[in-house]
Amino acid sequence: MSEQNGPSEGPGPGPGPGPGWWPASQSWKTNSCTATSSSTSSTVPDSSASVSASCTTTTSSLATTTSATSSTSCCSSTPGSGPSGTITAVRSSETGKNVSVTTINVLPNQDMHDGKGICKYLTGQNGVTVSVVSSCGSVLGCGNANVASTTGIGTSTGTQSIGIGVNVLSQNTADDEAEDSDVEISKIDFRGVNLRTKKKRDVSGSQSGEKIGEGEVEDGNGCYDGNDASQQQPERPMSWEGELSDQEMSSNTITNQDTHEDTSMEGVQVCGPSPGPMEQKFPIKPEPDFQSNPRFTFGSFHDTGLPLVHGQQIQQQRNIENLEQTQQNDLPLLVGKLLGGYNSSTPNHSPVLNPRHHLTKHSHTRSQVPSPDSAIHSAYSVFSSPTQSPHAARHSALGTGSPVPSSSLSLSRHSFNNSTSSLSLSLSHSLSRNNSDASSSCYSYGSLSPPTHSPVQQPRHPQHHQHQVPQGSPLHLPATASPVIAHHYSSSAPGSELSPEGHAATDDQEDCRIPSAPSGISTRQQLINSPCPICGDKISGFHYGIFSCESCKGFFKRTVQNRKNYVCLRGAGCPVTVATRKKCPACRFDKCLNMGMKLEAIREDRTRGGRSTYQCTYTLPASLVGSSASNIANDKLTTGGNCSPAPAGNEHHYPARHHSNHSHKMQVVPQLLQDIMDVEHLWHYNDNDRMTGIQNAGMNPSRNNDTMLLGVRSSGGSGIENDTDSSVECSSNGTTGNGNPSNRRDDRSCSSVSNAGNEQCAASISSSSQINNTNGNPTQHPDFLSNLCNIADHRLYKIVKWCKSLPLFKNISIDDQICLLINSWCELLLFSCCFRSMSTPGEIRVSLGKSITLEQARQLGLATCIERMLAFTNNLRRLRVDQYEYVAMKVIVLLTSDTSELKEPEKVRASQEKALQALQQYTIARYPEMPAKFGELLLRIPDLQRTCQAGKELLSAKRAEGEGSSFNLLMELLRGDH
DNA sequence: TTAGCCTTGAGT
DNA sequence: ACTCAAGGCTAA
Repeated sequence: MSEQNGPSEGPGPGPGPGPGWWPASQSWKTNSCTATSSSTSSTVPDSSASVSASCTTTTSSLATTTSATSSTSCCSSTPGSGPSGTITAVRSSETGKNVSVTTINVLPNQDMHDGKGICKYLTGQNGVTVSVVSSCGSVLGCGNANVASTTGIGTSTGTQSIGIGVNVLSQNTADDEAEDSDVEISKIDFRGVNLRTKKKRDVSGSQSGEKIGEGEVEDGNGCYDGNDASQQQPERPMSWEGELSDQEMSSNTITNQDTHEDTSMEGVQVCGPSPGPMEQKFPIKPEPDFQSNPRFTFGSFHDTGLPLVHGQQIQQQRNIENLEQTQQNDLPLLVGKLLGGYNSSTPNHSPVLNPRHHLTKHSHTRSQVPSPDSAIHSAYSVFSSPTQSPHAARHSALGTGSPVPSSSLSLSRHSFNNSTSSLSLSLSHSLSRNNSDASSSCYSYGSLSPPTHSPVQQPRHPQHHQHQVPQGSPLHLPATASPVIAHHYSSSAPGSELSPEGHAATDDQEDCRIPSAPSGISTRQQLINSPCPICGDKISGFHYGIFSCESCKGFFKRTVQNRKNYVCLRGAGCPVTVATRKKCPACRFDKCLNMGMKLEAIREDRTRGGRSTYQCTYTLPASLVGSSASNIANDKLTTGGNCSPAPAGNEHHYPARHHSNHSHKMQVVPQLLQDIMDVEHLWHYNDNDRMTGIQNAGMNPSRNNDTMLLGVRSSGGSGIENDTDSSVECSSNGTTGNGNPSNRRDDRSCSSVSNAGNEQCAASISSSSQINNTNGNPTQHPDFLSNLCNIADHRLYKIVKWCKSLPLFKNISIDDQICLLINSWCELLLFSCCFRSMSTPGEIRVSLGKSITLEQARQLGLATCIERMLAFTNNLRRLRVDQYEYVAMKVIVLLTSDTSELKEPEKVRASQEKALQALQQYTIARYPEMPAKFGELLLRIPDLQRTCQAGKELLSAKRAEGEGSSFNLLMELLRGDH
């Protein structure tokens, strides 16, 4: 069925508030992306760039699409080139039809204005113009995007669709244009695609609206709804669990090389339709589909018949040429897009909206839609401008008028695709909307009990809540009662893993399925027969991630939907039982969360029916599988049990999310710092990122040495960030339990494509390096560029995601966010790299367990950079920088406001000051024996900047010298998290 | 506001 | 057709 929803219908609440609708410690009332429309045409100078969305008709047309792509070269503009040097629709030599570089495949019969696609023409702060074609529709739902009318350029329906993309152009633009573009950037809202058809609803009903802001005082039990006070007190950390849906992401991405219809990949999704009054007023959570799926596909320019994924058939020489072109700093653009996309607070004036349901029901069916592997597509070129110092970079954007900010990570996939090279790259990263990027929804309850025990739902913080649990409840076994496994249970289809009949999980689910229940009684039945883990009442079913009673289900729903922010004036710890559950909603809600209820399970758009689409991966380190319940409890503490598992092996670095007044640690860790920590996982690759990528790349995770590049040896140590463990991943790639086998296949295919940018990058880069040894310049390897792209793409996306969730960052305007990120990305990456190298003196841990010593660096000509990094790392080690300090420093670095282009420098400065205060407070409290630690930490920042400068210079030099291998290594550094 | 029941709709 | 987990409704 096709969606009849027009723009007015709103994608539902779609406009999710920002990066997380559960605004991390900011405000419950996040801005929602509003407005839909505004024709971009007004903002698109024809002379500057053109964005054309070509629409193909469904799948079959894709073939033609591909052919068309080969012929086109676009984005010929070079830095400094004027507006004229922009992309415009070009003609396919083969078809004679207009082919636009920036195109997106959308399905026919849909106009851009219906919210299914949009073209954006953006001008970055650096005068860089980005033309973005966005289509929320993606493969499934987009219709014919009549972009031409929108952009005033390009082609319209007659154009052959050539993948998607965003043209990233560097060019000088007039200030006014830049402003307009900036506005446009701010309007961009990357909206995911709704998995379910959302019927037109009038959400503006009185229900939520009236409740919002009531600020009612609860009963006299000491709890009150802090709704109004939500802005006065830290909010619950935003849950990123709904961030990216692999399914949705992948649904919009290439599913299969063979299924070319999927190659369309939707472009940047511009802010969805204007949310209904309710949504705007009470944005609940950014639509997981949407917010998590900023499906920006940049410049995915398919070459003829080239597989989108690997691009092995790319003309190597062209790649090199393109590489040069790519050095233009497109980062600002991409970042802007990313940021803008996340920022739902920015009004969306896009004429085109992305109703959530656009992708829902479609002829392409579910096999494409719910692919668990969200893919992100973005364009990038991974080059920094080496020649510029960090400081210079910080001011280069607008100040110099240079079209190319030299210090930015230039990410323009299109850059690789543009011109004649037609590098066909599929940017598909598997980015789950979950924190963990996992692909499956999993039950977070803990486990299996011996026959004599009921399954247990382990509280995340047993120490805090055990007393609340009805004693003797089978749900709360003694810690030693039985081996407990945190199960991954697909919420989408719980029964598939934990079927009522106790069916065994599929092979794919082998690791995460729940062991068989005692014969005769299905595990599910056992669970249902157990008391609600929250209040002890009768369980009515699986609600929001756990088995709970109807009342707790309703309570959780109300609390979330109405954005209640209860506060327990008794200091928390109130018992929550059937008799007392009404007494303290704060503690009840807290317990709901602790027991595993998931915020993202609450549908932003309140769509009814259907299967749950939220995903949650509760990942346990393999070491804990089969361990005792106490271990599980510990693990729950570390992972938070909230689908935001700490990076493998980082349990001790990522403390569980602390609810206020729960932990003694909170006395030491300022709330702000904790909030920052709570989103730190977004910075990292998770197991899903790693494993899927490795798998798809045909790599053996244990064979890091095989993938090590440039002789960089595998450290294998337990690093701070890049430790890999054999976490139990349930339903990786979304193969768990939901969907039929065929769907799974699609999902896998999709993920296979999507993950091409992860570990595969390393592998391919490594292979590139090997090629370098034999054939010369590795950059000529077909996979080289694409891998670099993937690396940078993924890395950048992670960073942006992280940034957007930072409590302090969210208050900053989009423009300034972009600016700050542009100015600090290098520092952030290097800092991350150095921090994780603290445990390996004399070595810099690059990625995937690979490390490089100074001696190796010398041989590679990277001594300068590595030496500085080692020195910086030594200082970190000497200062015993811990995780909190590390995350705080990153934020401080990010918020460095000494840049002239900030529009609201005071706000930035104020934010940084808060971070500084938090850090100071923490260091003083935590390390009283080191009174000068705070100052010393700050003194390291200049070192970091100098190191970055060295790195950039080196990068530039290596690139100029064509030393691909060295360049590879640097790219690995960029990659950061492995 | 709670909580039980109903409706919805994707997945099986 | 059925399951079941969403949201909605409404009496208490």
